[in-house]
Amino acid sequence: MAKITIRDVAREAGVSISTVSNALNDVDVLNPATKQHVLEVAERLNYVPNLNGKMLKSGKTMMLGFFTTSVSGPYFYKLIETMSRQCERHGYGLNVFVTKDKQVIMSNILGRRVDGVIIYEELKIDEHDIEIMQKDKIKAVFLDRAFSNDTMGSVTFDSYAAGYEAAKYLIGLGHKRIAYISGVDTMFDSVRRRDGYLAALKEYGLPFDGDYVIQGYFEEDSTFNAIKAFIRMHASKLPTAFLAGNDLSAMGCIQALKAHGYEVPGDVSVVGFDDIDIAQYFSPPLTTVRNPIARQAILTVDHLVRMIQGKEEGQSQTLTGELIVRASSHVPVD
Amino acid sequence: MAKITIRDVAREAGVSISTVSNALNDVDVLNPATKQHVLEVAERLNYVPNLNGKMLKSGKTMMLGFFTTSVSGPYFYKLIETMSRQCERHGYGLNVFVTKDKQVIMSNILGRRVDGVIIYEELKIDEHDIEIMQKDKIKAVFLDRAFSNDTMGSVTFDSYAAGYEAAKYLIGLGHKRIAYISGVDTMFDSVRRRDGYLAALKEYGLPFDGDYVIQGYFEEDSTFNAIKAFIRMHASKLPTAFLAGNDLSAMGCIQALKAHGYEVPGDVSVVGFDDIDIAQYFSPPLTTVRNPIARQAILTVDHLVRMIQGKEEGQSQTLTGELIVRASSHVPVD
DNA sequence: CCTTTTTATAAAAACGTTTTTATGAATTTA
DNA sequence: TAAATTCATAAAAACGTTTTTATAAAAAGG
Repeated sequence: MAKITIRDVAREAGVSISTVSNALNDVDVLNPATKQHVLEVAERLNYVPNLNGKMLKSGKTMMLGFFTTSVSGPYFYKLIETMSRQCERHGYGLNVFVTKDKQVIMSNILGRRVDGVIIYEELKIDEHDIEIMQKDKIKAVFLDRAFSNDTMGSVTFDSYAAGYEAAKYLIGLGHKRIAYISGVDTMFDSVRRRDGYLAALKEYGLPFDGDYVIQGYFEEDSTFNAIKAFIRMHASKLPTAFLAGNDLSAMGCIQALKAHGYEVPGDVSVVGFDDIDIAQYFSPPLTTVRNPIARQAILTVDHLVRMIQGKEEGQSQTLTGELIVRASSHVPVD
Repeated sequence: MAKITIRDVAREAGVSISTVSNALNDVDVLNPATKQHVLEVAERLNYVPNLNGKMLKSGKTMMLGFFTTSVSGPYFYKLIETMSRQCERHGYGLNVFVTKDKQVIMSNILGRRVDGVIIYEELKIDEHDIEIMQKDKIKAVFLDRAFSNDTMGSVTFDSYAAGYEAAKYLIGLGHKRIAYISGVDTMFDSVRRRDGYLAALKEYGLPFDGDYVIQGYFEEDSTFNAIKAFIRMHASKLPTAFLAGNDLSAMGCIQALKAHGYEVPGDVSVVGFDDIDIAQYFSPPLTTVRNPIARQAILTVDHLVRMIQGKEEGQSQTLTGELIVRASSHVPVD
């Protein structure tokens, strides 16, 4: 028994396929009795429209694509879950593509597998790609850069300001030796937070030591290992504070410090970024710069949907963090 | 400038559209010079095939769908990342649908948006849905139940055995009062681990106290709060061990115990499930039953692809955990 | 009561591909 | 060298829809 098509429904109901289509799509031109009858037949035959036919003809997939290099960690699942829910609210589905293969990304975008795209590709999509997308009037929202033109916008965090604020806060407490735990340099948020941190150091006349930027990959376990290595190298004179690129790093850092017998914040202060759900329950509860992730997710989807509907041009929106002071930071001891 | 189609390429190259199609799809029937010329023209025009047309005609989307109720936590991102990579290896893309709306799920599956589906829907898809899918010869792999027929298989963990083993291990250490921290009852893994735990209790003649099953929702922070409440209620006579439904719960439980001044494993033992990446770096490192998540991901994708290729019928595969003893468990003190 | 308008439905075209079939030229076979 | 085969390409059909256009019947208008 082959797949039931609209043709089968039409034959069974004794009407034309256009009538079936109209009945199914609530186009108000039919005799109510006919419509009712068609719907009953469709139901009885368990008819489900083929989406590929639908998409081809209508030019709409009712899907948004999220292209990302990673789904690891609380940032992403909060983002994905919130975006999904918001998509559903607009009648769209969310398609998550986890890949770093630009070819895959571009052919899916330009091949119209989705009606609009959300991009978090750590800048792998370059000027030239954007130009190509623009020619095709692709609707897009970038999360990995501030950018806008008529069909593309962005919703980003002001990570530079966040880094600056966090560093300023620690400096204000009296810290003089502050290390930064970075991700890799392709992570724009990591880089911008670091730049903000550097700017604060400079502004307050603190020296910058290249050794004091530690690669933690934005992950808890990687940071744990990196900090253990760092402590072994710098045991004689440890920083009095660590500014971790995200909360996961902060947590890994604290675990490593504890494993070496240091108290947080007694001996060393640690500050993170994001304010992920666990941050407040961690021991000690984390001082961090809160990122409104859910807000970013909602603004992104809403903006994209409005662009698709032609109600809005692309715009670049910036979200600012909020310093949340908890127990992991303190005035320095020495 | 409207979207470039295969027709435009054909006209520009002075050949028929079938020739263009053959050139692009490496069908070896063309004069190499013609093929070369067509490819050059396509390249010059920045032609990208419309996937909807392609999918409709060929009946293949080259996409697998992962339908899940959640993407939260290390289990899911390990699963999704590994599945994505494995899909790419087979030339497929992975489509992640995060939704609990059965209607959405079924219309995407039956509407052929994807060539095969991976299902983790906490049993929301029932017998009847499966019957419908079977009529359409949908290729599927279930992660949330053991099941198989000619076009559908499953790859699951033997959570019952894992729960049994973990409980037996604690009993063997001498623990008599062991609490279980569950997810919600729709989480099959939670339920089966609990059942294994109950079976072990029974086998070794330990009494079961209904109060000793605590709802932690498989999340770190929820468990943290639940255990704090539990401690307040049972401060006079605490269990000597907690068996947490997953590692996140174990971590939340340990944090709560610490917050109340209990030592782990000095005063109380805690055992988890999964062996997520952080488990070994946690303080104390977690005793846990390791789930081969990456293996599950790879087996799932491979099985699904082989079913799509018609090389294999559905089969039900079961993975077994491995008890990893670390520092969070110990013989009881009283 | 004949013409015009409205209503309900059917027929046909279209979306952009792939695939099947047809065509004509070049090559081989007998 | 006429017939058969192979090769290269073109033409046409098909995938399952939606949308546009056509048609016939019913209702309204003068």
